[in-house]
Amino acid sequence: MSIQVTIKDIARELEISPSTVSRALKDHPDISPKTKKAVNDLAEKLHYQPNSIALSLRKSKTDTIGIIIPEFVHFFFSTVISGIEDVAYEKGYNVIISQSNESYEREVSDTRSMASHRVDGLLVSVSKETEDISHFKELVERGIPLVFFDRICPELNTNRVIIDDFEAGFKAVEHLISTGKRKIAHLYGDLNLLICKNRYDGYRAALDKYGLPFNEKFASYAGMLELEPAKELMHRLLDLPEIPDGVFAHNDVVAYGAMLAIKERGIKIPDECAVIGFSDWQFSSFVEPGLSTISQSGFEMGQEAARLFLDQLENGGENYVPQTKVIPTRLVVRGSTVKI
Amino acid sequence: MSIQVTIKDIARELEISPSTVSRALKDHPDISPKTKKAVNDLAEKLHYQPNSIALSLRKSKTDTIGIIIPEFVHFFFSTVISGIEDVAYEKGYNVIISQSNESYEREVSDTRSMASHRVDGLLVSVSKETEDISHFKELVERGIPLVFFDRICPELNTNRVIIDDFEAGFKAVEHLISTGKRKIAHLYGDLNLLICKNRYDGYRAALDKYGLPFNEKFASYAGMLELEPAKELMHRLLDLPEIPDGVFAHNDVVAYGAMLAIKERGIKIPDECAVIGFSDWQFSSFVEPGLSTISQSGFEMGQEAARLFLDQLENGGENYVPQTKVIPTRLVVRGSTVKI
DNA sequence: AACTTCATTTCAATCGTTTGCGTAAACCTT
DNA sequence: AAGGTTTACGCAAACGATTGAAATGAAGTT
Repeated sequence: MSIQVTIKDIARELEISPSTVSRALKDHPDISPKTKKAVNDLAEKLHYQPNSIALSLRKSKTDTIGIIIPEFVHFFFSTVISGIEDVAYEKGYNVIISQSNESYEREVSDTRSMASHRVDGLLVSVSKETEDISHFKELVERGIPLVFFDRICPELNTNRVIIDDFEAGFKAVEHLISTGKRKIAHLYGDLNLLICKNRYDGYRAALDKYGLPFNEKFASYAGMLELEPAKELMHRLLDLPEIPDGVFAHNDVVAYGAMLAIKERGIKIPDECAVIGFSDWQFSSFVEPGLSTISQSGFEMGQEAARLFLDQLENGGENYVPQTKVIPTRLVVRGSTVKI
Repeated sequence: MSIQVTIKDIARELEISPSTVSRALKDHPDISPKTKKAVNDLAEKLHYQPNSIALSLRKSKTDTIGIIIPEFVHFFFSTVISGIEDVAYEKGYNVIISQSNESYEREVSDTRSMASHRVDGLLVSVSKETEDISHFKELVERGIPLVFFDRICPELNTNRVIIDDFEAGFKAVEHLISTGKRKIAHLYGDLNLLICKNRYDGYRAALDKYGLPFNEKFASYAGMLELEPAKELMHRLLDLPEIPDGVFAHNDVVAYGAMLAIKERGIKIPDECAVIGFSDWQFSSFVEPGLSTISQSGFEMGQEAARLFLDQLENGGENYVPQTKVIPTRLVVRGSTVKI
């Protein structure tokens, strides 16, 4: 029971040279049919499997894609990974995944670790803390393909896959307005994340377009994925002399936190106060009333990111022009904004 | 801007041999302090990073753990991965993840791919289709560390991390009985998965212990993670002349499907029919009424699996004795079984 | 002056695979 | 029969790092 059959083992057994075995296995024309058969038969018999480490060393290519996401426990990112895997797997690529846990330090060390493990490139969604981007710049300068998805680095001219957060935020607020709401609050996330900033700007733009005043007490930072703080925050908004009749939350968890507070006050959803979230988490159709939201396909985003990556890997060079793909979003209307 | 600084580059620059550089970098006593300083300074300046591919080839060790799970989009498995990462990362290990998508074929090809990529070992939760386990047996025979978590292969004597599904199932049903329920249905998953079988057996055992008859119409296959089929199935149970007053579902998604059907019939939860699920998904505290369930810590399971793996890697040998760790579960009582 | 001893460094093989180049033997040519 | 092709294979270097053994040279000993 050999631990690991190599080309040399086959060569020794057949009393030929390793080079011949190598060529035989790849059906090289220089090798006689007889030898080829002998080699292939023995390889099969011994369950020969090429050592991909040796191959990687030889070819300076690992056929591995590194992925860095903020968190696994995040419905959206889970689906993105599935999308990446879907494309990568088919093309014979493996995938290494790390989560930064929204920590800048961890993101830097993950990036370096992956680079030193010689991934062929990285697919990244940056952490909420990230401001200094020299760890990514380094990769770009070294010519390592880098694709950002969802949470991008606008400073870096790389391939990107995003959604139009501005338009989506606009759409969400416009929907609230279309149901007659006039005092719309926005619970936003970390504004140094472009996605949050853009949703915020979309909110402001929608108010502007429909001539609604911007009330700064109605726009508050609600954290990223925490339920309780969002609920507390909503309670404080409901303590105001004039309370909102609509809430646009930057994600569904925060939206649900807001819903809880509203319900605890006995305020009717959607009549007295409507709520819309973002991302269409799995639970959003489960809660009551169903949470209206903006749906974004993580699977598609992952697929597209992987495709851009492979494109760069194949065609990348001096004058490669990175692209930015925009995945369409869709307004999903449920009971939290419209009575059913 | 060299694409990649190697030991040879440093050697050439300093006009010394690569071996000296290698030893200098590892603080080998043979090397003079002067040379060491020169080497380390230059290495720092050039951002030298050892090529881990070359190291892997030399040492036949990749410092990489392969993980195969059924699905990413699964709250429990997401948390398991976080747990594995937590331990692995700290010990300098990388992690490669694949999802089998519950497909046997995919599982086999993932396993082989990881083996040929020379992971140091595998952490696996088997797919629901898996019956033939020769792909795992092969690994064991080759001496490659293999740890199963949650969904194990009972035929293989490997390290394992599980929960006591029998006891948990028993506990869930006992809880229903303790609230006065007497006609308890069970919506189970694929019974060739040991976890599902054990939960089923726990259900039967609890009925037995409390002298309740087993009604085979009340025990039905409900699929794995599909909401609609579960709802449909529950509707059929509610069409029976005598309907259940309690439902134990093998996971929370199925439980919620059942809840939907019950609500659609206008049957009161929990008074007329109580529901309990399994796993404590994130949404389970969001739905109304809150879903009672069995909570299992995926994070702990992942940590434990990674620890067992590392233990085997360090101490594994001829007479290594694999262990089976059991992660405790907890009954979480919410509104779906007890009026609040 | 010849011999040890020691510190420091280089040589060469190794991990498994690929590949440009060289070459022996066999097979045509005319 | 001498030269030219073709066929089928082996040699050796390479990818980057490590490591046992050999080499170098200076200092110390007798």
